[in-house]
Amino acid sequence: MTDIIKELEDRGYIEQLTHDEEIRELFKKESVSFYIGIDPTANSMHIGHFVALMVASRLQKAGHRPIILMGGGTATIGDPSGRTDMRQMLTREQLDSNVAEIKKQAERFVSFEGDNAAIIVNNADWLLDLKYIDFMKEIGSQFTMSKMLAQECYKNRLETGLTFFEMGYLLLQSYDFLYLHKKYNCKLQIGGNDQWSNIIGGVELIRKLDSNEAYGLTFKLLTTADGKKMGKTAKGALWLNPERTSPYEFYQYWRNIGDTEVEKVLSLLTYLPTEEVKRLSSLKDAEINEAKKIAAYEITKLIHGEEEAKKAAEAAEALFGGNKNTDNMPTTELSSRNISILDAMIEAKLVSSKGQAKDLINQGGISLNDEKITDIKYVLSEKDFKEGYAIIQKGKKVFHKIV
RNA sequence: GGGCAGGUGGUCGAGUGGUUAAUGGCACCAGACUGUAAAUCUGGCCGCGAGAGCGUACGAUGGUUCGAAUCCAUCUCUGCCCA
Repeated sequence: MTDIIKELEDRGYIEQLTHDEEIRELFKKESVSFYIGIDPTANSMHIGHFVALMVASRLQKAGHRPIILMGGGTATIGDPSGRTDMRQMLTREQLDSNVAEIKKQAERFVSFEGDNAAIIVNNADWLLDLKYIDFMKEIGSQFTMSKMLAQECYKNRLETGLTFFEMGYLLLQSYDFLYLHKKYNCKLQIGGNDQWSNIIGGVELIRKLDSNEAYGLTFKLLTTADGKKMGKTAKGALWLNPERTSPYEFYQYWRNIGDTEVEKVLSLLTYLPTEEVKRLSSLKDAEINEAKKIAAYEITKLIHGEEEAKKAAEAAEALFGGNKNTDNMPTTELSSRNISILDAMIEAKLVSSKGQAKDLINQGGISLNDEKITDIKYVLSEKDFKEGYAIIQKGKKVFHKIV
């Protein structure tokens, strides 16, 4: 089998391995079942999950079997890692519906066909029926407080308040791994680097109770050059669900990344060959825009499919390249063509309040059909819809068609 | 159970009776410069209103006061210490 771990490493995915050599050997000699956990805390994944799916996808293509674990049970607790506050708890109903949505998205990345078909499991299926006393006896006895408290994520939380309830998260996640290990012979858990301590917990638990074939792998989190999380927008996270973040907006996000992010984004979020990634990211000055276009197209294609990616690319080309093709522009049908520009902007969801819309106009940030709007009381009329539509431009990059 | 310290806008964090819709950082949005980049500079960043202004907001509810995020009471939540 191919040395997939080496490939992942070359590609820049890997942050840490629990057992460097053993893992490399294992993946060379057999088809390995591995799992990745996803918390269904929203009805869509965001780009934070993207890298995880890419890793899972690559491992599967190399012949290994992905187990996608939906944290329907653990999400009721909330992972304390990397958080300063306790997560808001969700109801069972919300969680169930989120799980269903997220499943659909995961299906774009991993295949459910063939010898190493991926499987999806929900830890609610086994966690919810646990008996407390039995669990504490069997699992709880394997963990020492001193070790848990020494972990960075708990240390921080210790100062702001950490409940026993939340500490249980580590035990549950470790138990998940043990469960999957026994039931599906799952040997590796992968996760973002913030999951390191949770992953080690599971690895050690299995090694104590069952066998020595348990490993962990963490991948890099998507951050900008200055260490901030990528994927923040005015509307919050960059979602994979097209209703939350349209393919066009999604494309634009990647089209607009900083030069320093190009290489990371290309190598982590696309399947382009490594040489191509190198070539593209070494482009200088204005030429690097080509690399960004490719990155945006490829990434959008992965999430939203080729057709949507093409549309987004064409829409961008039309707007920024001079030709005024508006076919693929995000479009809103207004309640009336005789409303104020302010209301139109709100209906098109370009702004969240009239005050914001006014500020933008006052700052010269809004154009209608290429003409800068200067009057905040401007009212739309038929003459603005000469070709059957009008185009509102917010800033330099945001275009919206209204009909 | 007792004592102490806290709960401020998306976030972090100032503010201890009026000049506080509340300093500042971060995030985000826009303008200038550019390459739909970065850095930098400028403006914006609760809602409504063209504006003056109005409404709502500093854990919750009452109260004191001409006036409260700021004082008092009760409740609630969090942290620390003692039991």
